[in-house]
Amino acid sequence: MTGLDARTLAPHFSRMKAQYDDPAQCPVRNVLDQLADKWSVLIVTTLAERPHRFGELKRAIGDISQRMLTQTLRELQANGMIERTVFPTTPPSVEYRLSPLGRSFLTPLAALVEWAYANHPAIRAAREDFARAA
Amino acid sequence: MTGLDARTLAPHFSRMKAQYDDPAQCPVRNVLDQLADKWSVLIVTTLAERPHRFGELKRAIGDISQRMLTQTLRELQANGMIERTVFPTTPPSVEYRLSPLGRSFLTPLAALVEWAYANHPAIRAAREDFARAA
DNA sequence: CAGCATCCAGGCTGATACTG
DNA sequence: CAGTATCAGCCTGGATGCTG
Repeated sequence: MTGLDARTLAPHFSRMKAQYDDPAQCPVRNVLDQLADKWSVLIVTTLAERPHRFGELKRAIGDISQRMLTQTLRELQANGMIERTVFPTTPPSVEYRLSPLGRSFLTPLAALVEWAYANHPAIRAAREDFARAA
Repeated sequence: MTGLDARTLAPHFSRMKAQYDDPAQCPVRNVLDQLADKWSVLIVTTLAERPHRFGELKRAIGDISQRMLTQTLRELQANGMIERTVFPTTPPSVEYRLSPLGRSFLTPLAALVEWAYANHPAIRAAREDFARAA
């Protein structure tokens, strides 16, 4: 039902664990760090729709501070997930769009999103049971 | 090449964004919070192998503090990802194992891990380019 | 418009000490 | 063995003010 069992996945997880002691070198840790940041995910999913300008992104996300938006955009850019294009108009205009790498990331991200929606009821139920037991 | 394009994924992402303003209710945010925590991932992947006792887990992971191990185990348990069994022996022994829900999570997690390994070179290259440009 | 610099409060986390 | 309790430091992240 899960498609893959623990045995099938073991090699991946072992590799991951083997390298976790050097976080900077661990691919999984890098991806996780990116995912860990809720702003990154929100930005990536917003850009999945279409390219956005700085102000557009800020309005689209709503409650992100300017500081966090700038900072997260730089990280995503540094990791090659998004491309930044400056149009030398007056006033200046900057467009952000997903790079091919960033678009390829949408696939595993979608798997996660689907799992989350499919299992959210189970998680909520588990929380209530746990709270009752405590 | 990615299997899914932005258009296909749009519905999921819109739903996600529609709910992000109430973090406690957003399924994706919940899953992300879990992933964000490196200890959670390490524990889940360790338990993917086989059930472990408390001390076993601590040794297997290595650099996790007792505090963080206990705390993260409680969270995972509260979310229904793992099952905790106490054997009333002397001295006491406690076993942790993945629940069916936890095992089902291995699938999307594996997708993420695979993407991470496949694209790590590209990410590293992007970082170097970015550093050079700056 | 698109950003940078600064300041500051709060939460996360590790270290340490103690218990059934 | 498998935890709980307490405390102190760090770093994240928001708010604010300023610039090309």
